[in-house]
Amino acid sequence: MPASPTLEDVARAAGVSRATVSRVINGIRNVDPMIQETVRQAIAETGYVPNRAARSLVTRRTGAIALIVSGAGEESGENPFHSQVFADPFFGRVASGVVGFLRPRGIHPILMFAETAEARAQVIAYLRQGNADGAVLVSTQAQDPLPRLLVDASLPAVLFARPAEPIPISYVDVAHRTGAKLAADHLVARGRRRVGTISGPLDVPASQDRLSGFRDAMAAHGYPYIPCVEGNFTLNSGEAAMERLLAEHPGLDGVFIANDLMAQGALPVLRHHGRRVPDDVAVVGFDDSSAATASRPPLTTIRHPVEDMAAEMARLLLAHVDDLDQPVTSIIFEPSLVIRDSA
Amino acid sequence: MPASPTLEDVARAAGVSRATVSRVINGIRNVDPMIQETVRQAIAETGYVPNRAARSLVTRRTGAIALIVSGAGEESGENPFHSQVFADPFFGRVASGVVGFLRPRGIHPILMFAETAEARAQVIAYLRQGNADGAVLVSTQAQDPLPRLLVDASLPAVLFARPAEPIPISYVDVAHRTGAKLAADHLVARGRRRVGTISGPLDVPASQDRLSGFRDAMAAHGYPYIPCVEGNFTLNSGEAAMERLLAEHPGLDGVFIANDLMAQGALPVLRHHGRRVPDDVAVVGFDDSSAATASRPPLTTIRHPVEDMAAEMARLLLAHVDDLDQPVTSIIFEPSLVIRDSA
DNA sequence: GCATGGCGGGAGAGCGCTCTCCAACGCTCT
DNA sequence: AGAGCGTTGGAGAGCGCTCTCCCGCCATGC
Repeated sequence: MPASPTLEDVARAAGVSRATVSRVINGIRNVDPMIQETVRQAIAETGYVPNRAARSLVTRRTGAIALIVSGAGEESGENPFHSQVFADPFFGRVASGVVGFLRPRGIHPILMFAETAEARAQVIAYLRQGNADGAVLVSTQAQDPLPRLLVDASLPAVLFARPAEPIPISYVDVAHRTGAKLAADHLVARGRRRVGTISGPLDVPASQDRLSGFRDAMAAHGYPYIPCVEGNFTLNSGEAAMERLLAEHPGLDGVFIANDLMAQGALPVLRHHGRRVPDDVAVVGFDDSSAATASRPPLTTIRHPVEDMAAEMARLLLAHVDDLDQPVTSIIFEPSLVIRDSA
Repeated sequence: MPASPTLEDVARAAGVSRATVSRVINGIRNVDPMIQETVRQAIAETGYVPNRAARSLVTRRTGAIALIVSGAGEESGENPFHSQVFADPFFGRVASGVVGFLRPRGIHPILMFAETAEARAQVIAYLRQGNADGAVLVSTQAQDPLPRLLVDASLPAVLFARPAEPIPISYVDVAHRTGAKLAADHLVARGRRRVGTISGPLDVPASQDRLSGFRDAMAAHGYPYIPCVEGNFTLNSGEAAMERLLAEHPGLDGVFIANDLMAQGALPVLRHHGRRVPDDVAVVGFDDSSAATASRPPLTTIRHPVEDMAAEMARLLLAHVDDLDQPVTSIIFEPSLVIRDSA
C-alpha cells in the first residue's frame, strides 16, 4: 500500500501549487472556479485526506475537545470511578447533548475521567500537550479542584453546573430553585400535606438549591417544616434514604426526591412498605432522566433540558476556543414539570 | 503569556542539543546519567510539555484510539442514536473496561458513533486523517458494515463480539452457548418445568447462540420445546415480550431472558400479573449489568466479564497498532452464573 | 604505535501543512 | 499609453519534533 497522498501529490495531479490546493480545501481567498474544480477532482482521484497532525502543527489547533467527568468516587478497585459514572443516566444525557452538537461539526470528544489528583494532573498535561483545544467538564463533586486548575493553565473550559466557589469560568446550569418550586406546587395541588424530601449531597450547590427552593416554596404554602434525608444521587442511596424517611415519618403522603435515580430506588421501598404510589404517597423526581420512564410507575419529575444544556456548553467552549478573550458567561436554563403517574 | 517552551528551549537551558533532550524524553539509547539529570531539570524549569502534533507528524502515530459505537438506532430526532446507547448499561461497562486499560497508558478514547452511512464515512475519514491510530468497536447491530470498511481501509480495529459475517478482524467475545446452558441448568435445578425465553434480536449472532444454547441445554434435560419471544435488548421490548410470553403461556414457571435490561422490564409485568418472583416464576437474566442489581428482586444472571473483555479488546488493538502485521485473533471468555434473588 | 570498535553527542533533514510574502496579470483612470 | 489597483497563483519559510548520519572520544587489541 502506497503512503497516503499529500498536498504535494494533489498539487502535481492538478497542475497547481500546494498553496492553491490548500486554499481550495480551506475555502480561503478567491480561487478561480475552474481551477477549484480541477483541484477537487485531483483530490477525489488521489483519495487525498488532509493530515491533521501537520495542520495542527502550524495552526496550533487540534480541532478536538475533551469531555471530562470529574469528581471523587469511592475509591475501590472493584468498582472504579468511570464505571460508576456510566451507571448514572444523567451522564449519558450530557454526553449525548455534547455529541449531538459536536458531531455535525466533525469533532468528536475525547473521554476523560478525573477523580484523583493524579488523574487531574494527567488531564492538564494531556490538554497542555495540545491533544485537545479545550474541555467541557461535568463534575460529580462539590469541591472539585479541576476547574481551578484549568483556569490557571489558561485552558478553555466550560462547566456543567455552577462551581461551588466563584471561579472565572463559563458554565451552564438550570434554575434549581424554580424546579423545586414546581415540585412543591404540584404536590400541594395534589392535596399532599405531609411531605418530605430526599436531597442530594448537601455540599453540592445544586442539591442545596433544590432543597432550599423546595422548603421555601412549601413554607410559602404554609408548611414550614419539611423533613429531609440526604442521599448521594445513586439508586442505592435513594433506597436507603426512603427507608429512613419512612421510618421517621410513617404518615408521609408525598416526597420530593432530588434526582430520578434515587426516586427509582425509593419506589420499591414504598411498595414494600405497603404504600401505593401515587395514591398513598406521591413521588416527584428531578431530571427527567431515563430512570423516570424506566420506573414503575413512571415518575412525575422536573425536566431540565440536559441535552440542550450540554449542547450549549459545547457551543460556549468552541466560542472560547475560537476567541481566547471571549468573556466568561453563564447560561441558566428553566426547568419544567413533567407529569406522569407517580404524582 | 509566553509561547509554550519547545525542545529547543530546553536544549538551550540544559546546554545540550535538541536530539539529546529528545533522547532523554523518549528514553532511547544511552545518555550520560549526569546529562540526563541536567536535562530533566531543564524540563522542569521550563515547564516543557512535548507537542503531540509535531511528534505525530514525524512518527505517524497519534497515540489516540477511537471508541466507536456502531449500529442502527431507530432514527428519530427526538431520541438520537447516541442517547439510546447510553441508556444501555452494557455500553457503560464496555467503555469502563476500555478506559480502565487505556488510562494508565496515558491514552484516552475518542468517542464516536456510527449509525448511518454518513456517520460511518465520517468515522473512516476521521481515522484516515490520523486522528486516531485505530478503533475498538462495539456494535449493536448484526449486519454492521463498519468492520468491513475498517478492514478495507486497513485501519487497525478490534470488535466486541464476533461479526455476523466472517471478516479478517480481531475480536473478543463470550461463550454465549455456555452461558445459556448455565441458565438452563439452574432453572431445571430449581425445579422449573415450564420455562420460556425472551431472546435478543435474532439477526445478531449473540442472540442466536444464547437461544440455541438454551434450547439445546433444555432439550438435554428432557424439555424439547421451549417457547420464545423475540425482543431487542431494550427495557421496553422486555416488557412487551414478557407480556406476550405470559399471554401465550400462562402456566410458565421460569424464564431465561437474553439480557438484564429486558429482564428488568419483565419483572414488573410478572408482578402486575400476580406472579411472584422467584416463587411463581423464576427469572434468569444475562450480562450481570447494573440493571441486574437495580432490579427488584435483584436478578440471578449470567455474568460475563465485560470490563475484562473490553480491556482485552483495547490490549489487542494496541498490539495491532504496534505491529500492523499482527495476526488476527479472537479471544473467547467464559461466563459464570451469579445467583441472586430472582431464580 | 596505530587500527578498531563501541559509545555518547551534535547536525540537519525532513514529516505535511499553512500562510505570508511577492510576482504576474488584467482592469480602470488620468 | 502608463500609473495604480485589485485579484489570483506560486515560492518558500517555518510549526516542533524524531531519527539517521556522522564525528569525536576513549578503551581495547595486535
